[in-house]
Amino acid sequence: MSSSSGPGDQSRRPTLADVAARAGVSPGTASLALRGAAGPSAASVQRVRAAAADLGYRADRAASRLAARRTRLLGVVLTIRNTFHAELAEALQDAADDAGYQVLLHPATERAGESGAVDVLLDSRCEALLLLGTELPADQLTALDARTPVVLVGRRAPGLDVVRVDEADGTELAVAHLANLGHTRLAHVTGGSGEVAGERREGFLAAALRRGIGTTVVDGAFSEDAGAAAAPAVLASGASGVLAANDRVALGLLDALRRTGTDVPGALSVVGYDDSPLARLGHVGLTSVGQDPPALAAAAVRLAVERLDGGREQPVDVIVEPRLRVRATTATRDDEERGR
Amino acid sequence: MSSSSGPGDQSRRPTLADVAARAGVSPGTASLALRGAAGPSAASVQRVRAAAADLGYRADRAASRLAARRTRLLGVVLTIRNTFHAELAEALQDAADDAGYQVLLHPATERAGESGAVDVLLDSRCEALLLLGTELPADQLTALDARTPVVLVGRRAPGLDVVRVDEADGTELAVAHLANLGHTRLAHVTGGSGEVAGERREGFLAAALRRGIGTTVVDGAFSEDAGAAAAPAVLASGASGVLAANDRVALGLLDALRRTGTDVPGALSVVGYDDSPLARLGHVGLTSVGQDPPALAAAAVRLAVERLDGGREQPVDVIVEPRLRVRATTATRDDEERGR
DNA sequence: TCATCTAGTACTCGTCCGCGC
DNA sequence: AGCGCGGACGAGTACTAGATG
Repeated sequence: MSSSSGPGDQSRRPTLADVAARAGVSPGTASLALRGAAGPSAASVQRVRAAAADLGYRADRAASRLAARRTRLLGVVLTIRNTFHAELAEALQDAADDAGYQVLLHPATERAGESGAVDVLLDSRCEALLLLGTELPADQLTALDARTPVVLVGRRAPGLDVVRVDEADGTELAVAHLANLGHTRLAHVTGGSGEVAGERREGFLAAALRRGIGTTVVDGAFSEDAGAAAAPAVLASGASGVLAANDRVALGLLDALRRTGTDVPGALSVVGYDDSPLARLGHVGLTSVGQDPPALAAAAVRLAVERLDGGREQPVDVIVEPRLRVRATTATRDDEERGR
Repeated sequence: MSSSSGPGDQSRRPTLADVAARAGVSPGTASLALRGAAGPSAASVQRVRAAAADLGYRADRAASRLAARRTRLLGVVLTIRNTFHAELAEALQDAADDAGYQVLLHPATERAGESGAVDVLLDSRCEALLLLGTELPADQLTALDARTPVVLVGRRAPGLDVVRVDEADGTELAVAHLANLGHTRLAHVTGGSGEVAGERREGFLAAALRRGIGTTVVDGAFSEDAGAAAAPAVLASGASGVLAANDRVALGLLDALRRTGTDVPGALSVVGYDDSPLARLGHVGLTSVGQDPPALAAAAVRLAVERLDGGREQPVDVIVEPRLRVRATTATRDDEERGR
């Protein structure tokens, strides 16, 4: 371990002034040279760069932002245990980087909640806030947006910038996939009576109707148990393909089907929803409708930057296309009549 | 949306000077009052607080840290998709808060890697670095530690502060649990030939030996498929309890057992390892040995603070006790002879 | 005279410190 | 001693004026 002389041990950290002195230029020139900005001659840039390298100099980001009078910081509030948020966060990092911004992540914790995270981000002078799946009340969001641009990801709110995936597009994708595989009778296990579950059910029915596909809807809930409980009804429906309201429902369903000896995907194709890590498990290999984190992230950053640099005032609602991850639980319909 | 006048819209953001002027005190006094530091009279504190509230003033964290000559920032590098890291991060936030520090999270992304994250954290003048499951080479870690205190979580490196869970303790916990349930013959499905897998195997054997419990070791790998492949050997061993090398192995094993109609936990108790979200799935309910994120986080923060504020120089290796999450896959041994 | 380059100063926003009352 | 003020300071960036060719 080092024998440092105290917390931070900044006593010996080189500053811009040290670099400038060593290169024989003024701090202002050194600053420009290190940032690659126009002004300094090639010779100066050379000497400054060399001096910085010799000293191991790295600019203090906080000081830079303070002096620059803007931070180019995008604050992101996320539920960090949520793997979808995690993927989004990673994609946001890249998207922000491409736009010349940096991301500041702050999890909504049990203790401080979402508003605690927002406070930290605001106190860090983030120029915009990207809220992932926020549960903050609409009036708070509106008030927030009046001070600092807010972009919502995965949740709607009137008058605010939103990036999301349309449920109708997702169910359409799933039904189209099953239809292309030759299935002419489909079942849907719902996720209950909530808003999202309702949109998925309606989307499923509409997509099937457009194709003249016969449907059976089995009421359920967003849980494995509900999926398992729905198995008999699904089997009795005569459908050769099922869309589950989400991956958990699909997993419960698969589990129950396995117990009854139903061949998946031979006798029955199963599609999940959310493309959660569960779907990707080797022994599961669930075909699932998922969101597209890089696309969502790119759109979210774009909206924020438009407001910051482009001066846009009107809220925008961006709908990103979902994507279907085809894995092992779907296959072409067996030509044989399913005998059971 | 707001009709702000530009990026950041800092034109109208109140500063400490505004608060001080409104309260009729100097900025220095206002600063002390807002921080609750000793000095100002009760009356001054009142007026300053009121002025700050009126103006909606919130201190600029970056400016505060710059002026304070220390940041009290702990940098955390994590793999954000890793749910275990996510839990740790959340626990670290709380632990740091309790110690009067703030956490700055930065994911190791595909693009910039771990060292990119370290650079950002260092440029933000973090006073210590907490690396979760780092894969950085030992010499880089040592070099880093010479400038800024480094605490490793979940990975050992000579000469550095480390916080981790001992594999022997974890396997002991699992075997003790099964022994207490009356099991006298146990099987272990290994995770292959790696270091961690080896430690778990040895730990299992030692714990069983101490209790005079008969053992069977089935070679495997850290995958669902390996778990499924091990099922026949486990059944043939006559064991009434199994410890899988990790949850994925346990899941594959459970899957295969279900197909053979083996009753879990009636005929066979199964214990996993890692207490991953998989284990917690409703329809799985896997008993599993897990790490204790809050305990690891508390220890990691403690080590960092000891070096920063306590001046500790010698590296410390902290071993945190694992915890066993008992769920639905373990039960007392059936008194009947298992007939099959 | 006009680019090009550079130095110098003002400024960002708080905190620390010495000094007076 | 308790309280409060003014100013230096931290590490950079922006801007202006001037020097150079």
